Amino acid sequence: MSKAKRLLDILLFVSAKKKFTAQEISDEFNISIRTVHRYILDLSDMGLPIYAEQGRNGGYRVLTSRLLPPILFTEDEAVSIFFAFQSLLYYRDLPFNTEIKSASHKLYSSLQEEAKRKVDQLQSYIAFWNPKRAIETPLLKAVLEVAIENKNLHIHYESKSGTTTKHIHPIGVYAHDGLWYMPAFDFTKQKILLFRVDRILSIIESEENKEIFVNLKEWFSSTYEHKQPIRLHVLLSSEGVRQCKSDPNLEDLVVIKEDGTGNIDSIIDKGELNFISPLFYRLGVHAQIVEPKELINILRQQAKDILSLYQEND
Amino acid sequence: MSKAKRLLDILLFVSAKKKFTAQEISDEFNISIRTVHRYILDLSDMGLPIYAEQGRNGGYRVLTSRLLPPILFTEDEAVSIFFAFQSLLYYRDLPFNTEIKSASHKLYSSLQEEAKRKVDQLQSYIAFWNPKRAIETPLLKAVLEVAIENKNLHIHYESKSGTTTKHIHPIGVYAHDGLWYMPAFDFTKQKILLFRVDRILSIIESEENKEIFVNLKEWFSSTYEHKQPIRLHVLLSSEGVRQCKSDPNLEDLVVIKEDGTGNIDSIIDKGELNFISPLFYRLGVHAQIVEPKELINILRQQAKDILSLYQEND
DNA sequence: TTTAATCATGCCAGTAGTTGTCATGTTTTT
DNA sequence: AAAAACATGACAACTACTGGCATGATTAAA
Repeated sequence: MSKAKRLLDILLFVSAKKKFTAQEISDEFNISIRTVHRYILDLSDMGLPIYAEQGRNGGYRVLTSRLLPPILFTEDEAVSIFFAFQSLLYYRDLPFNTEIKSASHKLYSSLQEEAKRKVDQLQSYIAFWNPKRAIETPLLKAVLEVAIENKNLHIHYESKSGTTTKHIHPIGVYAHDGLWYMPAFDFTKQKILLFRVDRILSIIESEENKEIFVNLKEWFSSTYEHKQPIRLHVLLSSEGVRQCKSDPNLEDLVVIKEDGTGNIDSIIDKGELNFISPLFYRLGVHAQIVEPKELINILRQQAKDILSLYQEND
Repeated sequence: MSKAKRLLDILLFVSAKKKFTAQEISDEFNISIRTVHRYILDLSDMGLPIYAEQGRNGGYRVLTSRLLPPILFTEDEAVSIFFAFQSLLYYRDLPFNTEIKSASHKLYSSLQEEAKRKVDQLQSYIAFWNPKRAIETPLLKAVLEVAIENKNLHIHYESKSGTTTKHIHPIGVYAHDGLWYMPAFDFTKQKILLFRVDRILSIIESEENKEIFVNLKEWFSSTYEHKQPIRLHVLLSSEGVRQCKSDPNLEDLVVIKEDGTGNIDSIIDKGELNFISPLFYRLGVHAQIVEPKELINILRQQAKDILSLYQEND
């Protein structure tokens, strides 16, 4: 076997093992101890952060976490990785910030000048715009780790009504519109609630969980099932059509007529009403709601509140 | 110089050159032609897609695009790259889809079983939720490339008023809320307009541009300057405070008093009024607008429209 | 058709690199 | 003091690499 291949095998072996003696490597790979010492010198020259502890019970230690075998990326693949990193730039906190930085640095420094310029250019021609939050989410990584380890948590949480303590089992973590959310099973209320990770003040890890809960994907799909189906029937002007087409909740429901106007006639969940009512408020005369009455009442009540609030300012 | 290092140099040299003869390499690196042939055999064995063209004017050709020197990633760095890729999953179209897939595959296949499980787990515990659009954006990559090459474009665009033809210079491309947008200088209107990339029906590349326009970052910041400053003064209940704190446009403006209530008193751009009015509509009695009158009028007018639209349904 | 420019492959001897063994030190723990 | 580990040097045996030469095959140009 060639020296290069053997060195690679040893590199992977020792970076996984972290602590070892020359004798162990000698036995594992059937090479003399003298050669092991020579090899370790080579690895160290190649940049592997390895150091020796002298004396009895001594040995070698490797500092980095486990290494992958060397990978040959094409320039385009490297650019695509930078592109992906770019999409994360607009989050204030991320679970893998330090790793992203070091991976980024390794990639960038092995690019040729020309490719470096390409990457720099990419970053000035493309952006992932998110409202960049000033809100800190310091517990994000901790919470994600607990979720992956399937453990339960006691948290201090800042809710509408003040600070409360909760005993929960996290389902997962997701980002939406620049904020991090965590659906979790609340043992007191015996159901899954949605928490904002930045509002978690402190966590105490508790016991590991034996029960099996839904995972994040299942939770997503179940959340979007219709629990209280209700008929939504709306007539739209052509401007109303255009705006509804830009709304993720409604775009698939709009039926367009030949003259450009359109309508929505579909079954939606009652819980969505509060979510879509601001849109119909904004649309005003461009959307004539036929059903449900509940939605009309929400709009009317809100309109009355506004008018009474501002009538004396006239 | 060791064989491994020389092979690596040659690998980088030929993957950049794409077509070459054994003689060229022999001259470049001062090695015999016989050895060049042996080296190329080695590179081919290592998986480099290289093939020979026989006969006079023949030579070697390399198929992949330019390669980077081999990179040693730690397991955590690899995980962070997968994490970044995860954040792109919710876009229907991306400029680097094929490269992302191949990079992903290279990384995944060199992970150990344990790390593979970790990556799989990560994907079931974390998500970047975006309204997953059904809207195709087939011209995204083409448009981005034109922007990077600093060229002008003629486009067919589907706007409010129907299909139009425009002569533009793209500034850049950005994603927001699952859709792709392109600010571009419109030569007819002599100003920068914002286009939705999915509404571009076709493009014709035209001449390269000599003039220098703003870049994407500059455009972003200039767009958020105050062009028509106006005073926004609002009194908030504690619930009003809570909700404003969740709005990216307002969170930094809210001043909280000791009793939990608060207020906003700040200078904003007049153009933002239409954007923030739905929030104050939703807040209803939790937000008492003191200034500007324009905002109050928007709210009152809208409320009246709604009431008159639905009064007969009572 | 011939010739020149290529790749492809085998052989061999000389050179360069790698390995194992032995020897000698040093450091640290028992 | 002994044992267990790293550290390093010398040297001979072994292995791998290299260049040169020869031969063949394929293709394009003269």
